[in-house]
Amino acid sequence: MKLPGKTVERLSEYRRTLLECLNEKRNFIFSHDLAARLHITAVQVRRDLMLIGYSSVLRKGYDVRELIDTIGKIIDSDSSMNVAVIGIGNLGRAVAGYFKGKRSKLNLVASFDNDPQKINKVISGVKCYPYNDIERMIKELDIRIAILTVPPDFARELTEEVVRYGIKGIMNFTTTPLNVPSGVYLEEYDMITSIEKVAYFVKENKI
Amino acid sequence: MKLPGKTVERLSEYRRTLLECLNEKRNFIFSHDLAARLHITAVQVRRDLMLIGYSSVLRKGYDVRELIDTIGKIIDSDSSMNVAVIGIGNLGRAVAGYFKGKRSKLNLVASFDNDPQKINKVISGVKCYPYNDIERMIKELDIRIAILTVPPDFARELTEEVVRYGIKGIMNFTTTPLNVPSGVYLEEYDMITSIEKVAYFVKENKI
DNA sequence: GGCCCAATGTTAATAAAATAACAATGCTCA
DNA sequence: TGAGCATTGTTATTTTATTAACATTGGGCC
Repeated sequence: MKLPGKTVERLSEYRRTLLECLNEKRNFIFSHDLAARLHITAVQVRRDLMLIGYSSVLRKGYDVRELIDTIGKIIDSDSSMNVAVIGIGNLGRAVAGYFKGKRSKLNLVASFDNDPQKINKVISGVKCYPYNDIERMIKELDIRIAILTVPPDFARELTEEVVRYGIKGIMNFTTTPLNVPSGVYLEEYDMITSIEKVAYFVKENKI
Repeated sequence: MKLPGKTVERLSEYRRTLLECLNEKRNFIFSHDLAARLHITAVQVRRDLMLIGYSSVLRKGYDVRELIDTIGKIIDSDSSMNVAVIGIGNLGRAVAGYFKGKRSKLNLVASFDNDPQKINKVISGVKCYPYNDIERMIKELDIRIAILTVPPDFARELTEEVVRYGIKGIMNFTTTPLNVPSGVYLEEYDMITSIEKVAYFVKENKI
């Protein structure tokens, strides 16, 4: 099945919202209700769910638990997938924090940094290794995904390295644009760009 | 002028890349060269620049300095715009760090948090005030944009507050979806969603 | 000067995403 | 039971974004 990127993003959001519903002991939810929580339209929700072939048996909305499982079957891998954070500064710690207590198929299993203060310590719930150990640890822990939160100047070099050692997906949070060989999936996000975008639209609103 | 959101994002990226060119003493750059640095196509670059009405006088590529200025005229506001970070945990500090040393029309002028350890201290280059001071400081410092990096449970409440006090743009980095009245621009970004997307495409690539 | 050519600016075509329209389903309640 | 209705699943339309096509420009070089 080939899902649009935007749909994949929303599925992740649906699942998180549905997990919140479970906490609230809500076992069924209407498409318009789920949509409202995410500030999108009900049509969009239904369309996305159509794409993954889910359909509610009842007309009492979607079975929350069932839908969570269905989404999991689509976006999770069968077995769990191991992740590492490269660069455990403020941003790296923030990202690592998100993994704590989340039940997910994504396991954060290591972080890397070259600061002697950090090496071999457990930071934000994950052990930090020096860059020298990257090759060994990627192989030893079967790490598939790298989250890059290093200073911009190290980004390219480290990317080449982790790709060479078998990383198949990179989430790049640095301001350095990267390129990766085909077969490796790259997602990039730049905070400053988003913030400048906000500034632009604030300005255009004329205030 | 009404620019597509994606174009605005890219303009921000063009500018940063162009500033790097200046550092390298490169005063002219071809569209395909600029494109290559950002891993997009030259057509896209030219099209974006067309939309902002920029055209190179020479056929030796774009005048880097001139283009930086032109982009600035489009995406920056005339006077500088003040920004605050709300919640100065790991993520808040990471964001604050990006503002340091950046010459931009966006000024980070305050942060807010309720941790007594942080209040009234300068953290990541910006003074931290307690939540109680939000109203006063927004008005006193003429803060227009709020960057939300608080725990999810506080997000909604704080948003209502800052909107009431005159914030016109919100960058939401929490996992809580927000809604804002019209006239306020909201941009949301969720790291976990992006990372799950990476995991999905890694899985689909079949490895 | 005038031909060549690389690079641009613009219009046209395609692809992707969001929205709208609507038929079908099955629950509710008289 | 069956009409009414809320909600769904799906197809069609519109909007937005990207890519392709191409005419134009003006400098380099003989």
